[in-house]
Amino acid sequence: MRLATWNVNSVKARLPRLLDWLAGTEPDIVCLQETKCPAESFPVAEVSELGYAAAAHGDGRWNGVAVLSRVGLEEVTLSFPGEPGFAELDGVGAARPEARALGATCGGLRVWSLYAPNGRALDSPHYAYKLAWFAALRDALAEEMGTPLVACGDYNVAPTDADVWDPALFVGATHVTPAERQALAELLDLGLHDVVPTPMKGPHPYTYWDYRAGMFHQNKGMRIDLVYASTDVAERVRKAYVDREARKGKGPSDHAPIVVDLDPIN
DNA sequence: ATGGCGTGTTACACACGA
Repeated sequence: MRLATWNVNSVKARLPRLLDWLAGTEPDIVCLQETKCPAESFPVAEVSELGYAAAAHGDGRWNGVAVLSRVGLEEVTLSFPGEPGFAELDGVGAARPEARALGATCGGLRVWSLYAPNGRALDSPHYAYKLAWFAALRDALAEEMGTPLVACGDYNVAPTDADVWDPALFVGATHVTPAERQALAELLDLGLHDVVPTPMKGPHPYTYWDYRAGMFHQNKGMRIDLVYASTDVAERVRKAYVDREARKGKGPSDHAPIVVDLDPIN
């Protein structure tokens, strides 16, 4: 079974590349993030022609996550239980969750496509929101730890300094703080495992490179897209790699997909 | 030191991303 996760930075803008990549890579299950389209605008028909069922969760112009599967797509959950919204956007009322999480059961695997809040700056309310979102995610995933589980997506946290091209530039910034890394540690404490992909070039399995200033060309990137797998799934991992070919050429996303090949269940 | 790119919007500059 082949599983993948990819922050596509607009599924509409990326559609030709996404379809080419699906046809060439032939994943069974794909988690997408930053689809940036309402669920009703998701290109269901186009991916269906390649044999994929699709479940999408969208807000409109921001965020948006989806799961594609050609091995079944059941028990779709939009947002995780207890997922907080960004309170300041909704004023005094209950904050509705943004479209940052979609769960589905595909081929015996419980799959989550996740797009963590960015956090923006340490003194921003978006940073507190990010930490609250991770705490609620931990509690939600704890309820599903009995079944084969993968929580894939753009976590917007670099797990270690080795996952950032220049840690000195990130002093005082989000994505690298002890609190954010503690949030990841607490997910691992549930019994999840970081499925670290093999880089296709260079020593670092970066998954994101800024569009500007030739960052990709210089391999100045970050590893912020992660695959967290329960023990039984992690033990089935035969191969995992960053598909940096998908970051090349004209009109790429700023993220590369992670592809994970799993052995069949014994 | 700064910003460099790309996406979406009811746009024709701005918000956002990491």
